[in-house]
Amino acid sequence: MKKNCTESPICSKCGNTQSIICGLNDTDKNEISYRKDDGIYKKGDIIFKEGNNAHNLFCVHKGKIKLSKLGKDGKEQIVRFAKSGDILGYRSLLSNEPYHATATAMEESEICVIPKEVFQKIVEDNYKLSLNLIQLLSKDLKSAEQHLIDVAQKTVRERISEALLLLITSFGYLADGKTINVHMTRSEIADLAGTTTETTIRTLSQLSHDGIISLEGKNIVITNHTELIRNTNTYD
Amino acid sequence: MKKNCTESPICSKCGNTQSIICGLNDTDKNEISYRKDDGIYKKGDIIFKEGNNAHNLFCVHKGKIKLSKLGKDGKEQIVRFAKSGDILGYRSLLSNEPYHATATAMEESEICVIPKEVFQKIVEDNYKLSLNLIQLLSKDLKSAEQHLIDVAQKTVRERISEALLLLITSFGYLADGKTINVHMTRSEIADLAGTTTETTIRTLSQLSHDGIISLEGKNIVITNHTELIRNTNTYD
DNA sequence: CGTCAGCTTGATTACTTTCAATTGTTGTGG
DNA sequence: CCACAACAATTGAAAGTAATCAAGCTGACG
Repeated sequence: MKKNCTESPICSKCGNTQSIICGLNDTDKNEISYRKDDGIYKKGDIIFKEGNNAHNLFCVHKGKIKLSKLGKDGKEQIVRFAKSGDILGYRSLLSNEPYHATATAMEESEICVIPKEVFQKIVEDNYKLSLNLIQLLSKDLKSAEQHLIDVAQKTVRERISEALLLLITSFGYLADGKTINVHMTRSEIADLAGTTTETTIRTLSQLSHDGIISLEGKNIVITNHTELIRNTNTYD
Repeated sequence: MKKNCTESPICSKCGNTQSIICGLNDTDKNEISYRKDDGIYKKGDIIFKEGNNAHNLFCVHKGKIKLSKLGKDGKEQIVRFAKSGDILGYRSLLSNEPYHATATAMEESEICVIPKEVFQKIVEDNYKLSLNLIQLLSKDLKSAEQHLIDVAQKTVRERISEALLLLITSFGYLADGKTINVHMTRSEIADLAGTTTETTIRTLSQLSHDGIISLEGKNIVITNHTELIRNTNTYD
């Protein structure tokens, strides 16, 4: 399932300006291109597992990934998502710790695999990159803390509304501009909102009944975005 | 409430080896010593407020600080603690954002105040420091994600047990080796565990009845640490 | 000695989970 | 293409958990 990367240096497809790796000099880019592998992961494939030793940096080329941790009684909690242009595993590599979460492909995904030592050497050589990493970490931390409050204090309806909005900001809409561009099972939405499958189903159908969303097969269509936001009971 | 710092360069008291700022060269240390102020904050004083523009780095010299965010309906959620040797506000300074939380002194505290531009200049000049910051951020993020799972999936009894353990790791014990070295109101413990004051009281007295803790005035004494851990229902 | 904040207890209410049962969907091998 | 197995979605009813509301209590302090 691996082939050499034929792309131009450093995943040109991976959102050129987005990716944190952009801004490297040519030597480093070539080093990465030379050393990396491309992996194709099918839906449901595990990219890395919580607790395993971290040997690689993953650069998402295409696809959707969920990051989850195991909680009480083995219940899954989705902590965040990654998509094209995002990098995974950098935190574990930087702090020399095992992967802190499990990464699972939500659909067929192309992911470049960059060996630990290559990444580490480049971070050491690139002061600018380390500043980018700091910004990235700050952002992740900020949203983790916000997520904490959401889960801690909100009702299920509020959390599910919040989860839908997170899906929108993470993956956007289809061409119609109102259908969320991702397929998740009810159970996965539950793992994101921190509730049960049954309650998720009931709440979604309630939101649908209230004209805020519309459930069309596997798709969730946002019919009243303003009201959805109001439902999260957040005042930023 | 401010006086010039008379201490040796860079808060020698602030846990010499602990503080992230250690390892700087003498020039930078002197720059900081010269530019910083010392502040004394009384119990309940606010050091900085969520949403305000970040102008300073705070280096805790002595005392205990709680970091909290406002949630739904203005309910407070404690996100973490800081104590002697910890630094506050660095994330906002690095990412040029407002303070993401409110810092409140839990008891009389001495805190050095280092202006933004001094900190920024030093970070720019010190590659090693930026790596330290990355590690710090990684650690914070890790615990934030763990906290998320705890709050999302655990019962109140488990969360309160968890909260007590966090107090122990944050502040330690008194000399007797079993009394938690911090005074918090029931309502603050509730804000930490993400529940209400009444439920906190009931749960604490239940834990006390079960012989796991003992409530002695304002103090909480851990009488059965093993059982307290078992109560968190965590398996690391 | 009164007051106020923090602490406690009880009763009621509301929200979610859990359990159980059914239906719908999808992918696979014959 | 059908039948079957496995997974996903749905619905109802019962049980549990924690929040809310209301009312005393307690102790520190001016």
